[in-house]
Amino acid sequence: MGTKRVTIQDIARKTGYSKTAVSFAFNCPSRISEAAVEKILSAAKELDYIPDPMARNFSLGKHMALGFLLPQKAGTSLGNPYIHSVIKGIAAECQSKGYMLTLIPPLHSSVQEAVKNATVDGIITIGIEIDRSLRGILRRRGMPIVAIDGSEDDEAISSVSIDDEGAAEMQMLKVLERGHRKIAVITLPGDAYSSSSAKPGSTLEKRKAGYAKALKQYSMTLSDVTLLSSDTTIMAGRKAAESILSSFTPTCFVSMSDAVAMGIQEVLSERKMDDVSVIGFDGIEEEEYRTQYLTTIVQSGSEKGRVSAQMLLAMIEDRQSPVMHRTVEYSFQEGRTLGWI
Amino acid sequence: MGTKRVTIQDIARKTGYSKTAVSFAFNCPSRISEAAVEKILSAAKELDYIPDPMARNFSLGKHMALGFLLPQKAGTSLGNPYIHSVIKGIAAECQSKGYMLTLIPPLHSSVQEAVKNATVDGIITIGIEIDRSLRGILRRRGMPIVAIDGSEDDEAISSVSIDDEGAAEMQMLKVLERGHRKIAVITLPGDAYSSSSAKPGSTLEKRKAGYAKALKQYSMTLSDVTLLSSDTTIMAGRKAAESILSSFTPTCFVSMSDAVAMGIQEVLSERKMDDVSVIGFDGIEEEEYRTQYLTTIVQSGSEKGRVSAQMLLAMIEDRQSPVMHRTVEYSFQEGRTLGWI
DNA sequence: CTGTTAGCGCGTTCAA
DNA sequence: TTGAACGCGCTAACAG
Repeated sequence: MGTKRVTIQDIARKTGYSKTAVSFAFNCPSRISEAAVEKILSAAKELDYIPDPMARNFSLGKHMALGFLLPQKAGTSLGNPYIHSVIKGIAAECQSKGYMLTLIPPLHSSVQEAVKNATVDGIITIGIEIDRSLRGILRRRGMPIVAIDGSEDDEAISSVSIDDEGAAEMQMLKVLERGHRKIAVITLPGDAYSSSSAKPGSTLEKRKAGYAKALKQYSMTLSDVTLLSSDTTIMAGRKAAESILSSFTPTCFVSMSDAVAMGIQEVLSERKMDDVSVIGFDGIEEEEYRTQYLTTIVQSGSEKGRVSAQMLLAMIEDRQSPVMHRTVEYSFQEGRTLGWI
Repeated sequence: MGTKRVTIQDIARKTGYSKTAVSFAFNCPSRISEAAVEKILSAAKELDYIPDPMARNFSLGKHMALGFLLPQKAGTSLGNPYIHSVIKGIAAECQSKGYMLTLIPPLHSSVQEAVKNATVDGIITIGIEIDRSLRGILRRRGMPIVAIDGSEDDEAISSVSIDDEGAAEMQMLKVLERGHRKIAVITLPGDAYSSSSAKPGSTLEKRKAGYAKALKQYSMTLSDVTLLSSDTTIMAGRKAAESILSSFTPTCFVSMSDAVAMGIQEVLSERKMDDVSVIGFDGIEEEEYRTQYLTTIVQSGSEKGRVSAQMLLAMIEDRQSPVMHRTVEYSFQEGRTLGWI
């Protein structure tokens, strides 16, 4: 029952050696005699000694954990398959480097508070704008950060993204190539996963630029398509679809996220509108559910996760932090939801 | 640049008060004069002071984090939609209680090592057997644990599960009711998500008992169906399907997991064997991908997660740990993969 | 080379 | 309102 925790002191007392010797026996055996090491280790085993990881980390000034900042409330964030696959990538990298992965939900709805209290060595964000106040907190805590889908123009914060303009252009071209002209575009909200106004250089603006480029090749402009913004959940996608369909029937929905595309697809399916096409954006990983169903632009979430974790771990270990902006590949994935006119 | 972290000492020096006073100003303002509180807080703001959460936690002997032990390598665990929904439930509960959720991958392939080093206040496991050595580590660390899908007969470890026997009986009855008699059952591996031999009282055995009960009502026994065990991944499900189909063609596959059922469904779909039925087990949450597709027995993963997190938090806060075994509901979910004969 | 002493890190809290 | 001790492991500096 209430047996007190065994500490390094207990081992020291039991063996007659000092705390230092015990510590060395574990971390730097060559520093003391073999005989001493042996005695100490066997005593430790006998007493069932486990070094307290918190005390150890405190001493070393490390946590052995990366933090992933959930951009929305926990359920919503984790319900987003794109975010889910990002987490998979981060987790895989963490595992191989012996780190834990700590999911950080907003604390009392405040991301700032959450970051102030997070016991991690570094933070990965996704799709949120990192404002002055958050930057201040990170700086004061000396906490490195990598922003997935962050701005490539940011001079202070490293990012991992795709070529959003190119990817969006590809997406729209696929739609146009197949003859669609009555197009409804469901965009991301102003700030991808949180609420904020659209900024130049944002993912949203880059994608729009890509769409414009594609449309131009068909002598069209953004004003020839219907634009509607939506949160990135299946439910929000359903609402967006219903909203669009109440005023007109496009031949194709172009969505900036798969979650939304799923919601749209559900509505179309329920209304037996199988002739209306849908193309998504994000893609999901092999092991996920229902791989090949949705036609979409795949940006490997898990690769973004992996790459960002690698960058973050390098920043943590190297101490120096050259700000880098890396991109990962994207591709078109044929499914069953984008037809020809 | 290299401005050293601001500590409680700095505030004390700057204001002329003691560390103690500063600490009280933050945590227990009524202990000191209002004037002091005000001076201290304003000085703290001026110096941009953020209390170091690790030092704070170390002092308090808390972590403010729950740990979720990944039963397999990170990618595989997180790729399993059932596990994913469990994590969602845990995360939601953590968020509401101001805790973080730390995913703990096996360290150097060792769960024991991972648990030794985990900086969390308690641990939730899923589908793994908690052996003597692991119990020893948990005890020595004074770390409470809740085992999802753990044994209800365990006198030392609290668990959250469903009535596996009843659920399996329901699953098989649905199949039999619809006229299926040539049945292939794909079971869980011996230990749900790790490798170990089947034990009486295990999920596997309970489910088998449920199947037997259902079959008996149709004057059949387990030896009238084909049994094959498989890991709980989509890929393993594909392999299982191919293996079964190489020797005979059942009218229905009964799977103990949705991941496996998905793999089976993919193979059937590729081979245009649309007349062969599949029923899964686990179910997925609303916000997930492709909700209504697979016919399955739904055990709410997120509810298991929520309940287990609640139990764990109670154990952490109450200090006392009455071992409890709770069950959550299950239900049949009609999809499009279970036909009539 | 082996081992120890002493102090650190930082916020909390007991005794005064 | 405060000085000092505490939690626990790490490590610089030093002595034998």
